[in-house]
Amino acid sequence: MTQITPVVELGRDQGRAKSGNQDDHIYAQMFSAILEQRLSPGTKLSEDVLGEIFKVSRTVIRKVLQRLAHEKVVKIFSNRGAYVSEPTPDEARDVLDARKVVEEGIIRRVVKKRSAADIRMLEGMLKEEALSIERDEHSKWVALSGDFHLALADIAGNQSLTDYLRELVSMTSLIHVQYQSKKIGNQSCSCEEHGDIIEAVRAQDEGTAVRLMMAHIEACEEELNLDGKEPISDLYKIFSDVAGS
Amino acid sequence: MTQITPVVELGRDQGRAKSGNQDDHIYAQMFSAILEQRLSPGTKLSEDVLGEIFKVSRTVIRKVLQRLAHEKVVKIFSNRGAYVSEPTPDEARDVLDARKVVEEGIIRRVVKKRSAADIRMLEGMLKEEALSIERDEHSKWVALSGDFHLALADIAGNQSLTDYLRELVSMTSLIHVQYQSKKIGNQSCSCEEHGDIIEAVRAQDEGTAVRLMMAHIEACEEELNLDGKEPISDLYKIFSDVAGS
DNA sequence: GCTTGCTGTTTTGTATACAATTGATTTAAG
DNA sequence: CTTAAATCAATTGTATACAAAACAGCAAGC
Repeated sequence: MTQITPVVELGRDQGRAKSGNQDDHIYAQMFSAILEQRLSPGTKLSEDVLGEIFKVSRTVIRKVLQRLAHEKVVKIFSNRGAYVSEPTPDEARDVLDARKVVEEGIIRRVVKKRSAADIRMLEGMLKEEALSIERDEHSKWVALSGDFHLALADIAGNQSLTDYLRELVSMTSLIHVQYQSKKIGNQSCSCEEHGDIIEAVRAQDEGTAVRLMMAHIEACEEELNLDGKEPISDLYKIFSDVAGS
Repeated sequence: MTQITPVVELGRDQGRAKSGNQDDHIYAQMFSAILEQRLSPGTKLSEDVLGEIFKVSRTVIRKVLQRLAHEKVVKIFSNRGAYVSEPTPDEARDVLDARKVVEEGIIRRVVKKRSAADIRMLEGMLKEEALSIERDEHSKWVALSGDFHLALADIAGNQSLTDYLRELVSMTSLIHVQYQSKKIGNQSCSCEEHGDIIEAVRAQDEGTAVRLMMAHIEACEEELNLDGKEPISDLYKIFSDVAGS
C-alpha cells in the first residue's frame, strides 16, 4: 500500500548471465531459509509479502512456491495460501523409511563404483563436518551432514535417485526441527558414523557399508520424538465418521 | 495458541493434494494424453494453443506445465517453451535402475504387511491385465501394468515412496515409447511375471519375491533398445571428425 | 453469555496487457 | 548463388487488474 516502486532498473542490473530466470535466486533464498530454520514450520508464506521483499510480482512468487510445494517443504492450501510444511509423525516415518530404501541402493552402487578421488572427497567433507561440530555451528553442520549423503548419491551416479534423495534430505531437516528430542550430544556421533561408512566404502565391503548406513539412519530416527505430538489432524480422523454420515 | 493451522483443508479434499481448482482436470488430461502416447515425445506444448483448447488463460496452463515438468514428463526450456520429454538412454537407464532400488524396498515391505484383501485386489488387477492383453488393448495394458506396481507401493504404505514410484512409472511409459524394440510378444509374459510375484507375496517368501521383482524390471530393461539411437548429439559426434579437419 | 448470521477486508485464483527473448524471413553484399 | 546481417513475427516472462473465496469483526437472537 505504500511504495509501488517499479524496479525499472532491471535493464541495467548486474551483468549476470541472463540464462537463468530470476526466480532461481528467490527459490534458493527461500529453500535455504527453510532448511536453516530461519523460517520455521507452520509459517505462512504470503504472496504479497514475499513479492514486496524480493521486489517482484506475485506471479514469480507463486512459481517459486509451487516448486517448493512439489518438493514438499512447503504446503499449499487452496484459496488459503502457502505454509512451511509441518510434517506429521507418519510423514516423518515415511521419509526416514524411504531414505533407508534409497540409501541402501545408493551405498551398494557406491561401493562398486567409488574411485580413489571419491574417497578423498568424502574424507574432505568429513573434516569439514568435524570442524563445524567443533565450532558448534549447528545449522552449518546440518547442511554438511546432508551434503555427505548427497555426495554419495552423486558417486552412485543416478540422477533420478539423487534428485529424490535431495527431497528426502530436505524433509529430514524439517523433521528434525519439529521432532528433535533429548540428547543433542548423540548427533555428533553421526560424524563418526560417516567416517565408518567411508572406511567400508574404501574397503569395498558392501555388507558392512549397508549395515552401517542402515544403522546410521535408524539412529537418526531414534533421536526423534515421533509419538508425543500428533497434530490436529487427529481431530478430523476422530470426527470423520460422524461428519461422513 | 495451538496455532490455527489450516488443516481444515484435509477434511475437504480427502487427504489428497491441494486440488479443488480447475487445473487438476487439465493436468489429468495432459498427463494421460502423454502416457497413452497421444502426445509423443518431443511434441511442443504451446501455452497459447493449450489455453485455447482448454478455454483457460496461459496462467493456468503454465501452472500445469510446471507441475508436469517437475514430474519429468515435460521439459521446459527457458524462453523457448515446453516439450514432451524425450528421455536419453542415460536417463532411461537411471529410471530403470531407480525402480530396482525402490521396488526392492517396496516388495520387501509388501511381503511383510500384505493382508488377504491385498492379495485378492492384486489378483483382480491381474485378471484385468490378462483381459486387456487378450483384447489387444495395448495402451490400456500399459496403464494397468503400471497400476500393478503402484498398487504394491500402496500396500507397502509409504506415501513418499509411492509418489516417487509414480514418477518413475510415468517415465517408464515414455521410455517404452521411445526405445521399445523387437519382440512385442515378450511383453505379455510380463503378466505371468506379475502373477508369480503375487504368489511369492502371498506365500510371504521375501527372497523369491525380491528376486522375481528384480528379474521383472531387468526383463523390462532388456526389451529396450538403449544403444541405437542416441539423440541428436550423435550427429555432432559423427561429424566432429570431418568438421574438425 | 454464548452462539449464529451477516458484512467488510484481506488474500488467493485467473485473465489480460506489456516487455523481452528467440527464431525465421527477407534483403543486401560478396 | 551463397552467406550474413537486420528486421519482423511469434512465444515466453513478468506485472497488473479484476473476480472469487476465506477470515475477522460486529450485530442480532436465543
